[in-house]
Amino acid sequence: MARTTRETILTATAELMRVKGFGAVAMKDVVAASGAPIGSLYHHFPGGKTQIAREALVAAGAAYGLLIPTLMAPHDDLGEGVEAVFMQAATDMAETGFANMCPVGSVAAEVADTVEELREATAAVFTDWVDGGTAYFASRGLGTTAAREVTVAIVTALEGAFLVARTLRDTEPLTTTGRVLARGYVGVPLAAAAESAVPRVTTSSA
Amino acid sequence: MARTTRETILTATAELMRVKGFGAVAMKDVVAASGAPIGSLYHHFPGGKTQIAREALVAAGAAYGLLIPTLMAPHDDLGEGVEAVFMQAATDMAETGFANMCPVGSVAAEVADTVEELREATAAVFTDWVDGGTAYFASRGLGTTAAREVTVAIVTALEGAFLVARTLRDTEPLTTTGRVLARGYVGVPLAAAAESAVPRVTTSSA
DNA sequence: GTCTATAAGAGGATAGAC
DNA sequence: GTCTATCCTCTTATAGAC
Repeated sequence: MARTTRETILTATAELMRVKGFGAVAMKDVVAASGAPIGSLYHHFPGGKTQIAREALVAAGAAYGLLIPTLMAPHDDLGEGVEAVFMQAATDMAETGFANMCPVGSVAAEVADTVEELREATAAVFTDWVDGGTAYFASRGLGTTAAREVTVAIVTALEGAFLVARTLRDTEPLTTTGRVLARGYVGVPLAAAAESAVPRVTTSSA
Repeated sequence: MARTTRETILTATAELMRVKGFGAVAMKDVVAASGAPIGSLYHHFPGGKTQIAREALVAAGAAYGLLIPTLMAPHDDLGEGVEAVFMQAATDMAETGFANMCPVGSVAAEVADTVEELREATAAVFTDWVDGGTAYFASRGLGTTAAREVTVAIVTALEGAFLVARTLRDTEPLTTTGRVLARGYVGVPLAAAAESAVPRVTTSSA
């Protein structure tokens, strides 16, 4: 894979963005990682760094969209399947030393309010993931509304759990989120709210 | 609030990071936003940009930790409370034009594999949120394990839903994730997996 | 403790030979 | 289509007067 110069540049950039995000990747890094000289980068991608990032995100996003259907396939209970998806994510993350798995989520967080072209690209990837998951769950008998809802929840919760797990270097956020998302908490009673239970603000007047 | 020069610098930096993240905020921006000259920044924070960001994140994180207990207080059913938290988040986000709400999550995504000092700072904030939420739910009658699990799930799902909502400029990820998280999906049956339902990879050979 | 001027380097992008 | 040399801007950080 990655035969042409173009493809080599894109896969090298996706890999760099997976680790360092968008802003922290320099064109110099792409030159070093891809082996292509700087002139070739601008020859193939006249839009510069932003265009390279955009195309790399779209290609990486398409590959990751297959993951949820693949992991759900062996299960015939939605709750079990959801939990299995998060468990697999936890295992993968621990095995790779809590490195980032996919560049889309972290780059999305970085560019949502700053680089409109890349916000649109990451938005398109999220939309494709939701549409693909919705079609998959619908094919397995869920109504369109339910299929879409569960897909949205899996995508958002997975992105958030990845972020917290990566930050804490701990799989608990993934395993726990998967379990809670599968089970839900409707009908669990809470005692009357106690004022004293609200934690105090720790002001940093150091 | 923010009387001293130190505090002015920290609040200005937190506000800048909320919008632009860490890397895209230049010291020049902090100078402009805080009114303090560059020399004062390095006088009060010898550790430079990273130290300023670290202290700003800790201070901002402490304030946001109060949000979950505050929003949960009126509810005596856990599922209802969870849904209310996400609904409130959706309302706030729409009212502010889908701007980022809190700098912690987006900066965490940016620095987790690159700036160890800030990874530790964001990890400490997440840990405080979970500990605070666990104590709160325990005070409302949940067992310690259940209290911790539901807090972890709320924090991770909320961060992920914020990210996707901000990227799509749409509240659906927040409202839907809240609803699904509250309800859960255990026991929902799935039909046999159909191979054809797996979406194809869209290669960007444009 | 406040502020200005400047150093030293890294950033993205381009021109133009081959 | 490949590759090198270079431009100009912007970055963080420091020195040192006040």
